[in-house]
Amino acid sequence: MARPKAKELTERELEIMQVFCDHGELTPQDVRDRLAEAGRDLAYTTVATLVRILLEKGFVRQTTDERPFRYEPARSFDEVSNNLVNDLLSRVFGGSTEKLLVSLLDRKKLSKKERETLQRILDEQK
Amino acid sequence: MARPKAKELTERELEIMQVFCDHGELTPQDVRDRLAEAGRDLAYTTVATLVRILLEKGFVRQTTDERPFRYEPARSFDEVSNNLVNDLLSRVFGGSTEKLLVSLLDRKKLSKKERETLQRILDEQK
DNA sequence: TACGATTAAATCAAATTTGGTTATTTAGTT
DNA sequence: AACTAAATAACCAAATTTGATTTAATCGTA
Repeated sequence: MARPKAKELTERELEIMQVFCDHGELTPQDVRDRLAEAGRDLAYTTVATLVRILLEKGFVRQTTDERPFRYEPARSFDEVSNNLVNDLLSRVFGGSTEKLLVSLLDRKKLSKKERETLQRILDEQK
Repeated sequence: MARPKAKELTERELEIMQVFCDHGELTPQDVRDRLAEAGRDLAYTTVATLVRILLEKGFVRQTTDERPFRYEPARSFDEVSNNLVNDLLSRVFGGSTEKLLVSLLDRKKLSKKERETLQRILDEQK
């Protein structure tokens, strides 16, 4: 029986997507360098392959037809992260945002800044 | 080059762990039946294998030496879900709870009940 | 201008381990 | 012996990685 394809970005795909979201338009070589700086030392061909996969999945778009090809994000980081959060919500919390929120708030004392941020958002929703 | 091992419970492992957390002590056949009720119809051997994997990883413990073997959770659902949330936090939000909170709260208007729950927890942290 | 050499980048093919699944074999019980 | 449950072996696709090969671009020379 075949193993199901990941519904969301895999770990390595996400790392590369984050580089694009942080920097905008990049060549695969640029991406490779950024990853290396962040401690993930991959061969150029590895990165180029993963960028192509992201292209095929519609997460990045190609901006030039000349070499070196350049790519930029086709989806915002918000969209990407929201999908991943949704995935967690459905798998772990049965879709309940409240359960996740309670889980977050119950396990660690929030910093003053965090409490203020949360309070502000709560106030905005009244 | 090898495909890396999942850092946390895989999707199928999590489903089975959730059955144990919901019901307590179970045989693999029990688990299979519960999963089938929930729409995941797997062969007995599939479920038994995954239960064994959970045992080896320390998520369940065996409670009997006679057949049919019975198992119960060795970790709470809170612990399991916290690990998965931590994984998401580090992969997607650089470890920042605040970023996840903002992401959650920005995308959907909370119900009155949800706001009250959050407000209460906030107040308890002052 | 044309052609060959060189270099950089893209593409392709393959290797390896994992996750998911299940039939088959083994072991235990009646 | 028959039946049930556990353990094992095997299959398949996915994820990750990268070297080999191909392609494209550029440069130097005639």
